[in-house]
Amino acid sequence: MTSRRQAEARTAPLDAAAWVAGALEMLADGGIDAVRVEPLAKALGVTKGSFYWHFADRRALLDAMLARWSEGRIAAIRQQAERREPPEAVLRHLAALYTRHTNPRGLAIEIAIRSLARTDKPAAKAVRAVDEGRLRLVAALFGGLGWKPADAQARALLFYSYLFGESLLDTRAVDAQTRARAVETLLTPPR
Amino acid sequence: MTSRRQAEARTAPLDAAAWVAGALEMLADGGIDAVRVEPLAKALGVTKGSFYWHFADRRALLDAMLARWSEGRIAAIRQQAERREPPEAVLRHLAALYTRHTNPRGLAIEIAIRSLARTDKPAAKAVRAVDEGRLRLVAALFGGLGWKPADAQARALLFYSYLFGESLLDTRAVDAQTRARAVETLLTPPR
DNA sequence: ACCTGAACACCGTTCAAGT
DNA sequence: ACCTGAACACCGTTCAAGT
Repeated sequence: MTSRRQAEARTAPLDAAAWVAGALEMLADGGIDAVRVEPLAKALGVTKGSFYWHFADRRALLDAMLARWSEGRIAAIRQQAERREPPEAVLRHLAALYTRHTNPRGLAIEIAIRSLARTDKPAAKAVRAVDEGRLRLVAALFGGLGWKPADAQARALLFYSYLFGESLLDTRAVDAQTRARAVETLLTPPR
Repeated sequence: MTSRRQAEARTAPLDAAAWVAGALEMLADGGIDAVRVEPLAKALGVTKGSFYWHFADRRALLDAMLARWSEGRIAAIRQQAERREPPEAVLRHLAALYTRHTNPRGLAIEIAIRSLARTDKPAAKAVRAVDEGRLRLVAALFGGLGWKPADAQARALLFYSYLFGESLLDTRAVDAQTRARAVETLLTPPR
């Protein structure tokens, strides 16, 4: 909650990163609509005027937010790629990460940014970079499972789109057993 | 574009439905952030004050928008269910509807509403109703293809989540052949 | 280098008054 | 029954002035 942050006594002067972190907090809490300069300034304990020392305008804040988001997502992909485990284990790990809905904050940010990307070029560019990285990783993992390149591509698209789409459904619309069975279908080895 | 609407000479008095239609237009064009009372009033050719004769506040407009959206989606499901065609043909038709990205306006509205649903109870309720209806239909179609109930459930979740997730990816991140192959994987008949 | 304070424009909301 | 017009609060943006 931003109200907590508001109560904190500010000591050091703020830098751009602090504003971006606060903006992501508000994005997670209330969507793009909630990323507002004045409430953010209040949450950080300064006047809204000081915002314009760090950023040209609200748009520049959104761009900085997008940059930080895509960098973070791509770093996370790299981390998974470096795991020294069999590909099936990594895929199961990724599936669990999404389907267990263990990170609602990250998900809220992701969906808010994808909504933005519908009408916003810079957001669309950030989303595309992240999708390409994720698809490359997952395709490599399916390749490691024995699928031929074209099939590995298709399975990767299926796997990634599934996890992503499912994470946007209301959890209670589907029982856990069905979700588990869906993942198993995707992980059946090539004959 | 709303600017076109703005130019139109208004003749009959407005009703709530006209405001909701305009709001959905703005939602499609610019996301939830763009659904604003004053610009909407201007687009409809009236003063913003008159908005409050039809709705208690902006929130009430959003709720009416959500209601109209979920009713429309559920009516569309019913239409598909009434087709007198083999289940595989209906599934292929549904797949084409999504993967060909032929309805960007509907998609923009859908993603904006799902973003809202992250933090907004009424939006979450509307989304859930739509998902349940769609999953029920798709599960019935897979059942018609010869899958046992539990497998039909899992395939339905896979199919629907896939189409939905894929529609949120940047199209250019994946080639058409891979997308086609992914759908074929889902439609392989039970052995 | 970073922030304040005052100013102005835009939008949400209210409401008395108009037709 | 539906709309206008004026009022006020809130937020984006600017900028001169402060430390």
